[in-house]
Amino acid sequence: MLSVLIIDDEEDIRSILKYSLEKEGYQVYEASTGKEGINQVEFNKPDVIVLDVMMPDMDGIEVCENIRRKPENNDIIICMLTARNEDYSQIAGLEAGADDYVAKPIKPKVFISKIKALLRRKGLVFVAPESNSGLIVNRDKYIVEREGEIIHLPRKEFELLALLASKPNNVFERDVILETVWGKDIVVGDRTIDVHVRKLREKLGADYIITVKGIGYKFVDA
Amino acid sequence: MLSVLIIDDEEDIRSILKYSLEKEGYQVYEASTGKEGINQVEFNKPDVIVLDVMMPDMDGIEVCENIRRKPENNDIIICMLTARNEDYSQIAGLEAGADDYVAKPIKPKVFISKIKALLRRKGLVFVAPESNSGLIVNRDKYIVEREGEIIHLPRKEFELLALLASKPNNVFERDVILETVWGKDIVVGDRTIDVHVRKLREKLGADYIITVKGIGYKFVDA
DNA sequence: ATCCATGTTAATTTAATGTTAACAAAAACG
DNA sequence: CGTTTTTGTTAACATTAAATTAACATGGAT
Repeated sequence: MLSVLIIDDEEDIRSILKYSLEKEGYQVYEASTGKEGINQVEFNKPDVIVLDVMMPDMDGIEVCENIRRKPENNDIIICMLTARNEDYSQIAGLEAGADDYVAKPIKPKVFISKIKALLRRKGLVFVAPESNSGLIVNRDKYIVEREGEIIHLPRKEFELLALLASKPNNVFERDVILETVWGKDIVVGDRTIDVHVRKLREKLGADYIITVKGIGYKFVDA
Repeated sequence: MLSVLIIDDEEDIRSILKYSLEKEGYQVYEASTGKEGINQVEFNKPDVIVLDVMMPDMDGIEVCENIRRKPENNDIIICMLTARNEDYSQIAGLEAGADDYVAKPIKPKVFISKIKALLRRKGLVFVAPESNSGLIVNRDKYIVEREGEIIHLPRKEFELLALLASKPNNVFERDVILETVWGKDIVVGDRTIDVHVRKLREKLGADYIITVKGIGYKFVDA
């Protein structure tokens, strides 16, 4: 499951965001101070951090810099919360390594859509919650999750699944699959794709990938 | 039937577009705010969304991002309406996931032809105006829809139907059908086409494909 | 009535995919 | 480095879906 850490000293804001995020199916962690937030990053390795700029003690910019100092946190998405029209904070935040910012007052829908947009930009392909028991294809971590269970896939299988899942219900022709997953001018035998599909079916459970005879394969979603 | 959702706060614009679209045989839904539009997307799953950029409350860009963040909406065609010379909106809109834009003031003919072009690009062949209860041939998914019902067709049957439906009421000679569906120098017996036509009739219900004796077949539309 | 184009059906053939296991190639490990 | 483990590919064969054919039926035109 994708996880989000909220770092904000205001309890109200935390609750609102937590509620919105959980409704969307994210695992949410909270921290009320910068220090605590940094600790939680260590322990929970969230995919996304929502970070208030204005906090007593250690402000958001500092926290952000602190987090970004460690290379292993490079691919965590950081989204800043700023007061309205606080241009300076916004710029400073982005310079400190934030990916985006949301201005207060926060509209939950806007907030959620921003988070998702960021996830998409980062190459996290999210296969809808109401899909086949929900499947998350995480490009950064090279991992697939199904109902919290982590499924490790080798490269070719992962790439194949990621391609198919990127457009649910869309049929991918065998040529296209070959060109995308294997590469322009790599020639492989004509049973290769099938074998990989078979392995995926074995690991994911059947019915995710279906055959369109004469054309190719598709990932079905609901 | 293919459906279009118009999201625009201006009633006048909605009426004009609605009128033009309905005349072409589309099912039209309307929404006067971004929020309402997003709801309608959930409920009505339109094939095309026409979205005004400038709206009070939630603007078109936001709405677009919001819609696009759900993978199941990936293949909805989004067409933005922009004020003339509003270059920024156009660019932002396309980045937010819009497929195309139309500049105001809108000329209905231009608008309709743009919509049709987009549908064609998506591989949707629409069997038009109040036709035989409307049939959609979807190349991407390799399925045919009739009144929401999904019909799977094997390759040859699909290609044959797609050909005939691409020009409703046009008679395709047997030679032409053979050359297009089967290929230049493939030789098959003279009952082959008939058998495929028969299977199509069986699956689609009669009266879609009619025989023009001595010439070939045509897909009838209204 | 009879001719000819098309309709129908079921059997048959062909092509596409599924499956398995063995092997090769790359990574990971010590 | 050599060894072990994992991943990727292939080849042979099995299985299934789809396409084709052949034999016969029908129905309209002249």
